[in-house]
Amino acid sequence: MSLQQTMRALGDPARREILTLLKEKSLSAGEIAEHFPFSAAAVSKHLSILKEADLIRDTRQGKYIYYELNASVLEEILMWISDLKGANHEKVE
Amino acid sequence: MSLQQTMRALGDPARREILTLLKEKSLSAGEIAEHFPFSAAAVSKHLSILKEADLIRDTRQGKYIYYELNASVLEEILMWISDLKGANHEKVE
DNA sequence: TAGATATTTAACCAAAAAGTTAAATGTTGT
DNA sequence: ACAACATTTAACTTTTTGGTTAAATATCTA
Repeated sequence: MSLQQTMRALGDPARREILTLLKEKSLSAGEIAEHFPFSAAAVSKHLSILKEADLIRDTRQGKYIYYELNASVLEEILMWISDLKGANHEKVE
Repeated sequence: MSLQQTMRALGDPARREILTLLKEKSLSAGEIAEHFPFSAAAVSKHLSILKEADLIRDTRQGKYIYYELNASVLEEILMWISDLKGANHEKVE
C-alpha cells in the first residue's frame, strides 16, 4: 500500500521480472515459477511480497491461482519520480 | 548505471529522503547527515550507493563535499514503469 | 474417501544490507 | 608543520533478505 512497500517490492530483479511476465497475460503461480531457476516456494514468497504491495492480484481457479498485474499502484511511484524530476505533473485528461 | 542499481538505490527510504532533500538544493554531506538520526558514516554510505547509481553527483568545495541530484537517471525507471503500465511513451517535444 | 497436483507456509540458513565506532584522508588557517 | 574540521573507509555487528526443503492446505478426479 505504501510507497515504501512498492519501492521495496520493485527492488528485487526477480519481482520486476514477474511483473514484466504478467504484463503480457495473467499466469498461474506454477507458470510463473517455471520462468525462474529457483523453487516454487521462493517464487511464492516473491508473489506474496508483490501482493502486499498491491502490485498484483490473485484469483483462484480450481487448483490454480492466477496472478494478474495491478498497474494502478505504479501511479504513485510515477508521481514520486516525476516530482523529483521537477516535472509539473498535471492530471492527463 | 543499470536499472538494477537504480532500483536498489531507491529501495531504501533514507536514500529516497536524501534525493528529496537534494531536489530543493545541493547540500554538503554534513548538512544531509543532520537530517538523519544515524551517524555521518552511515549517511556517507548511502551517498556512495546513490552515487554509484549515478542518482547524485558530488563536487568538493574546500572542506565540504556538495551533493546534487542527477535526475536524468530517473528517465530509465520512468520508462520501465510506463512500459509496465502499457503506456505508449512517446517523447514529449 | 483417497491420491495426485498446485500452491503456500514454516523452519531454517547463508549472504547482503544497514548500522556502529574508530582510524584514515583531504582541506583549511595559523 | 600542525591542529581543527569534514568526510570517507575499515572492521565489525545486527537485521533483513532471498533462498532451501519439508509439511500443511486446497482442489480435482477416480
